[in-house]
Amino acid sequence: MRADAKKNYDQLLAVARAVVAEQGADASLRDVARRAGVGLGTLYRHFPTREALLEALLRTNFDALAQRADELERSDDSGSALVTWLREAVATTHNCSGAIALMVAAISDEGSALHASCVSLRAAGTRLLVRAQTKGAARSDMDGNDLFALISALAWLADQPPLVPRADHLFEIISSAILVKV
Amino acid sequence: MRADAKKNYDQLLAVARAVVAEQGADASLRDVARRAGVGLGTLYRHFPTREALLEALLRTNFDALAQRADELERSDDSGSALVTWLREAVATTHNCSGAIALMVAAISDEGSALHASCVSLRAAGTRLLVRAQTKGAARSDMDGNDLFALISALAWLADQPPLVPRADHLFEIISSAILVKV
DNA sequence: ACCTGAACACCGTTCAAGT
DNA sequence: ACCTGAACACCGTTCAAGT
Repeated sequence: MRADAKKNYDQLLAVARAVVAEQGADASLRDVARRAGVGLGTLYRHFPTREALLEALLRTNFDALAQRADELERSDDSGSALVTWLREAVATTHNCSGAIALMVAAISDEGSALHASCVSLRAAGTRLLVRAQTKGAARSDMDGNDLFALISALAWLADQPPLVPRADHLFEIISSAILVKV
Repeated sequence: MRADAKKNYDQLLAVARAVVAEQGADASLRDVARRAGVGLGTLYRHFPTREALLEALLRTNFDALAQRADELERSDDSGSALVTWLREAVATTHNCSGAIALMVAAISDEGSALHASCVSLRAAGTRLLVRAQTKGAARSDMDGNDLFALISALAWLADQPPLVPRADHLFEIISSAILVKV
């Protein structure tokens, strides 16, 4: 990558991080380019889709979550390891307001720039879920897809301003459903 | 209302019902006016906000849900009455794709045209929940707001195409959390 | 009273023209 | 190679002008 191109790329990413934190995942891309002092076409070549931009912004977080799952997989209590990871996954996913709907769409769209991240998120959760199920700590009638769906539902809830005060409590209710054996 | 005004109103409502069913709650209002053969300003005067239009479209459904709660309140099994109503509430709310986020926003916004409908939905659910709690069929650590949030989460899940096949199963998981006693 | 549609200020996306 | 910004086709919302 040419030096000027790299500079634009970095600048776009930094500005996008701020704008998305401010306005959510559906922020104006025009606004991002404007604030970055870059032509609109430049943004589109570096990030051909909104998903590509979000993927670049969120990759670090996804990687951290996968690594966190590895650590937690070695803990004694498989049930609370699962719930702990779940809580962190919801928090991470929630941190970019509005991104969760795109992520859900991406899991069944191999062409999406977010696809790989979603698959690895689901895989990390599946590992912890299966272990908890094997040890009898989690209900046996669900799989990684269900877990991914419940994470997305909780992240969505935490994204709705009127529900924010109840988000923790709703997490308790739903996670209790996972831990209860069938 | 003048006869021509009433005709426009009815025509707008009929077209909006079709367009919203097709494109979801964020459908183009311009498109609605166009297809209704009516000026854009006419749509805006009859329905000053998107919420007002949706409210007109959904009022019947909300009324039916409230009435259904009355019926179910007289059934023997307070727990399954609650779950049955919950299932119907999710289905009703889901039927207008994308409306659920607006409804959640409306519950804490008295100025919204959807506010009253949301409050009555919550009230209907609360009646069934409290009865089930009194009889020991539902967990005691939640209230009508939590129930409303869970309905909205389930409706949101059912709105995401990749999750549709799992929607029923996710309903079972979450409703089991409500019925389990604490 | 009621209706219309132009006007304004925004989008996302593409692509010819520049350096 | 890379960048720019005009161009196109859309929005939501308002409001002067018409009947």
